[in-house]
Amino acid sequence: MASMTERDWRPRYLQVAEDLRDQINRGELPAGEPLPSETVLSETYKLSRTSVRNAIKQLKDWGLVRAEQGRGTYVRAPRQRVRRTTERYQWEKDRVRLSEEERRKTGATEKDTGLTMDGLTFHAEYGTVEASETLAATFGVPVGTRLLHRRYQTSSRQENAPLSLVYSWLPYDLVSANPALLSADNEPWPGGTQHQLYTVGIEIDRIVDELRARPPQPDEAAILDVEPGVSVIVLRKISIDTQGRVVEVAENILPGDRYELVYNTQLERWSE
Amino acid sequence: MASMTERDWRPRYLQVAEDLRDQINRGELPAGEPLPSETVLSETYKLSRTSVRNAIKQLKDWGLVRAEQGRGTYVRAPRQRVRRTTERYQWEKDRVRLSEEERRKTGATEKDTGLTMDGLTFHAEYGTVEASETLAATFGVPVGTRLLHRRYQTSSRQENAPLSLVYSWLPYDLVSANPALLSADNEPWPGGTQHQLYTVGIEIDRIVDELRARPPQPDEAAILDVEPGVSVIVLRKISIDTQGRVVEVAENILPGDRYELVYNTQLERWSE
DNA sequence: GAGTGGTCTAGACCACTGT
DNA sequence: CAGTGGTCTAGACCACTCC
Repeated sequence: MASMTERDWRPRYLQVAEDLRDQINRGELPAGEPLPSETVLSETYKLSRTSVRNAIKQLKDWGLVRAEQGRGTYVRAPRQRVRRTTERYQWEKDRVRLSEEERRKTGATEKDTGLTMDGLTFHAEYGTVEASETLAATFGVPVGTRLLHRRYQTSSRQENAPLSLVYSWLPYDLVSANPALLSADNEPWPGGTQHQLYTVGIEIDRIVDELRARPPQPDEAAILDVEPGVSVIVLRKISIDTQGRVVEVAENILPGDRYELVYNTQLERWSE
Repeated sequence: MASMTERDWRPRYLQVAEDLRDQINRGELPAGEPLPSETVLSETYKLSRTSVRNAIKQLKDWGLVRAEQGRGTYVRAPRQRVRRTTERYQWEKDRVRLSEEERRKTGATEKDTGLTMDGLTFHAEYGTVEASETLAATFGVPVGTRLLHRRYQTSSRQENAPLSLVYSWLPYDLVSANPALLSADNEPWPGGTQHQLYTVGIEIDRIVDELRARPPQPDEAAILDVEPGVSVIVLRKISIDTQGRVVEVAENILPGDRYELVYNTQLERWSE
């Protein structure tokens, strides 16, 4: 605010945006607090409302504030953070051969978040699709092969926005041996996908994670409750069984402002 | 375009943005081609220029177009994609004990991109800093401990935007045993950081990657040449030596529209 | 009903790019 | 030079929230 009067070649709206950004970073505008209204800001900065709105748009793009119709514009509070590690996969595998009672106790999301089963809601949809070109390529099957397609949403009860959005594909002929796997009625399945595959005689040998980041699609932004302008992480998880077959492809859409993924790489020792 | 005349409750600018998005996806507006100018668009859609600009802002946020002052707004061409796998780390370690001549042949970035050394430019800056709270915590040293701080930029010569931006920290006392490690003049160092550490008697045992995604900071957006509104992946790489010490922390800022990270997890077999 | 953010208009001047 | 996108103004009406 202090140096706002000095000459500056940058556009005014950017100066305002950076000024407000600095106020947020310094804690003068604490998380959860509303910004001054647009009319107030246009008076204090002596700018048109359009320019002030332009500045606020910047802050939204930086993921610093969120606007609520008819209420105000608020400094974003850091949301429930989720740390997802690779040990998760081995942990899931270890649980596969436990009793149903033990498997029922906790799921993988609880492990990541530290929340209990009660704090989470779960939604699943099942259907069948024909393999697209990219899916056929990863599965190593002809285009058009029948796949079981599933869609999951896991939410924290405290914040009703989903923690993640998952699309999963499985070769239909592989899983149809167990009819219980073909209906969403049995979700959440104790022990998860690795146990589901175990019931048709499949053991997962390794998992490949492919990671990308991009701005959210409009529909994803709505479902995951992220500002357009906050990133999503796309985690494409490819499960390969002990016979080398690709048995599941899952695409996890994770809000970038709440997920942290951790991967551990063990290197071979020098033998000397 | 066809259904634009029908009644629609969504804002006009969004309808325009989605219409143009669909034209791009259908290939009617091919990559590299300019959009109609803002004045032309405002005439064809019978909207004010402000609203048309609003629509174009959306397309920028979706990462679909880029505006160039005084020239036009162009459909973004897909950029050189980089696939970075974890094998990279073992590959780096295997090279450490080769001869300098062999190490000089290729660097890690060439491995990722498939480009030759000639197609890449490299820039490094060295300095010293005192450990911040978070850095001190990861290194397990007192706040204020002297660290060697380095900043790297690797660019493809074809597209002059950097492929990545790297900040690296090393405990100063650990590397000062070899004075050659304290100056940027010796970069690019054949064999990279793992070999640099080898010269002071350090063997890397494991590497932890922490991944996040977020919108780019204004300065990062300029350096990496990404539209504000295209995501960056933040890869925090923590190297741990055979004695369990954290010997390097590196933060890689990767443009989300060109990087794909791959992690492989091997699971233990069931012994039956 | 008063106040908020969301959309939209019709103008203006500017810096930059091409010729 | 004409044409492009970037900034900015001073208004307007709307949907929404809260009292």
